[in-house]
Amino acid sequence: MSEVDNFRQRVFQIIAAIPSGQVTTYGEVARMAGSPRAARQVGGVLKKLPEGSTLPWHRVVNRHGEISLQGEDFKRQRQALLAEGVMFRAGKIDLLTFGWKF
DNA sequence: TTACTGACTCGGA
DNA sequence: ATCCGAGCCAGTA
Repeated sequence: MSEVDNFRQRVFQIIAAIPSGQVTTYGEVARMAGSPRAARQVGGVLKKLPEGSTLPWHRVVNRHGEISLQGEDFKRQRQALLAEGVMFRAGKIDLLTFGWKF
């Protein structure tokens, strides 16, 4: 398979371009990657990220503006977002920072 | 090769 | 707003 058709490579590239302090959804990343129904696979890709990756995976949340991770991973993602100034209200991301697009 | 998985989403109730 | 069932599809085994 060629580089441009590699879904994982596209996902990396798209997420790497999300500005600090802003977030997007799995579905939006999937759409931008050219596979609108592959939202689950975006999560699947992120789950397999190498330890030392600098990819801002924490800037990707579900369509409700909530963190989909559980337990310690949930805490780490929330902490990373708070550190960037992302605002939460009742466990959901404030509409101001939700909905980033190119 | 086939079978199963699931950091999701949509539509309906 | 919440809950649930069904569909999706790139990885993985």
